[in-house]
Amino acid sequence: MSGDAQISRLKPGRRTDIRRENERAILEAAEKVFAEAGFGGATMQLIADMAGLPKANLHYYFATKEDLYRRVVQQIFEIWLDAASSFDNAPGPVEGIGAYIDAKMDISRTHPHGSKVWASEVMHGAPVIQDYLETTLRDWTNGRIAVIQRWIDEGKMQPVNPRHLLYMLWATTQHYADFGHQIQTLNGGAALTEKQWKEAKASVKDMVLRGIGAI
Amino acid sequence: MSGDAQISRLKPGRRTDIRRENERAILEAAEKVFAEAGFGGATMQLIADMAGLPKANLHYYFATKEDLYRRVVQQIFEIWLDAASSFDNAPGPVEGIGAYIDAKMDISRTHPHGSKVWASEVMHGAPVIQDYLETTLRDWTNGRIAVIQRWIDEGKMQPVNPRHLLYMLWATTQHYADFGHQIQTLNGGAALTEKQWKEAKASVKDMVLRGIGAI
DNA sequence: TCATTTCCTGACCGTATGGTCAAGGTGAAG
DNA sequence: CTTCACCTTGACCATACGGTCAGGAAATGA
Repeated sequence: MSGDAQISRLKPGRRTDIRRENERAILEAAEKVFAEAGFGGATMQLIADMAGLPKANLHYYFATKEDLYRRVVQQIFEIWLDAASSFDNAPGPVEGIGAYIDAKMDISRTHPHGSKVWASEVMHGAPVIQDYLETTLRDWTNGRIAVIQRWIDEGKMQPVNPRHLLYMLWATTQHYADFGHQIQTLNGGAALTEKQWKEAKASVKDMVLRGIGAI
Repeated sequence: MSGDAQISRLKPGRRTDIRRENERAILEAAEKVFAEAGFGGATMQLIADMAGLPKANLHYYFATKEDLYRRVVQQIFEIWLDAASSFDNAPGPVEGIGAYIDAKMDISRTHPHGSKVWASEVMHGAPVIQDYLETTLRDWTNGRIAVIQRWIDEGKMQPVNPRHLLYMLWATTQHYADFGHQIQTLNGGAALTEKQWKEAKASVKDMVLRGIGAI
């Protein structure tokens, strides 16, 4: 566990704001702790400390550790679903997949903790979000596969397997969040600079779009 | 935690074999439990049960939980390093990178647990294998980057960024192990068949090799 | 001001976990 | 057979964890 400072908290203000602000601070702290320690390694005490609240106060807002964890996982999933909109209404793979890569790379940079929590959850057999995988994710996947297949039929890209293309997109973009520590170590210990992130995005887009024969 | 049966154990035999066989059974059980529950979620009791030994016996062979965990992580790392030999002595990217993808995809299929443990370790900031990242992995990476750059200079592939190509290779191949549960769910709940694995390998190789302009 | 709801928190509890230990079992060597 | 090093294990311990609770503080509305 890194010794990062605690999550910033705004002044309480009105009654409604107290709840919203505390839940936000707790979720932000929880996302970080769950990402860095895993579900089993995370402790409510650690999350409380990082959120700047007594542990008992966490249980006032979130009944159990599982409840809190579930909320964190749902959060990143919804962010990813939003990013997927860049996929639709695109005339072809260069725009659609290009925008999707951009969006997912941006999320890997801005929400690395959430990505790790999701990865950890799936690696452990998705005990709390299995239903999401079987419903929302499956439907979303089938929808995008249809879009990709249409692009293939229209001759806008090579006839690659759409499903494995999606896996490659997920794997490659999320790798920059999930394995960010490894990437940073191989970068001499320094986090990627703005310029390096641009280079990463450009490299991924270039290789993927050429790989599917879209450029 | 899935309710899988315990790890098989052979008869002890001679004195030397007792140690070897027990350590093997413990490591095999540990790899599975660490992968499915994470370091924090894994318990020595669970590993002991799966290995078919009393918990106290685990501490006879491995002093602490960390010791056991470290051995498991080292194991998968060495397997990956071995697979990297397919990279060398290749005349060009089609053979070298193609063989590397094949090898890593095979490992994702045969050692999914180890891959997950590694991913989990890196995601948590590599607390126990940081030195490997800074020495062995960095050297290995720089070596392969040089090989890729040579291929580029020889006109055998497009001038892509070698580093990001390696990240794409790692991400994509390991995704089939680390996110195997998600892939299985999207496959209707069934594990990939022999035929589907071949399709996966072919798809990955096809997209990557075309993506770097090697085919 | 007063009543009511919401929020806060120190102290506490039962449980589970990593690890220890001492006593006993077992194979190999002479 | 005897010896001895190696292996096995039930019982035990200190700690840490998730969760509870009662009583008090603070905000809201009349």
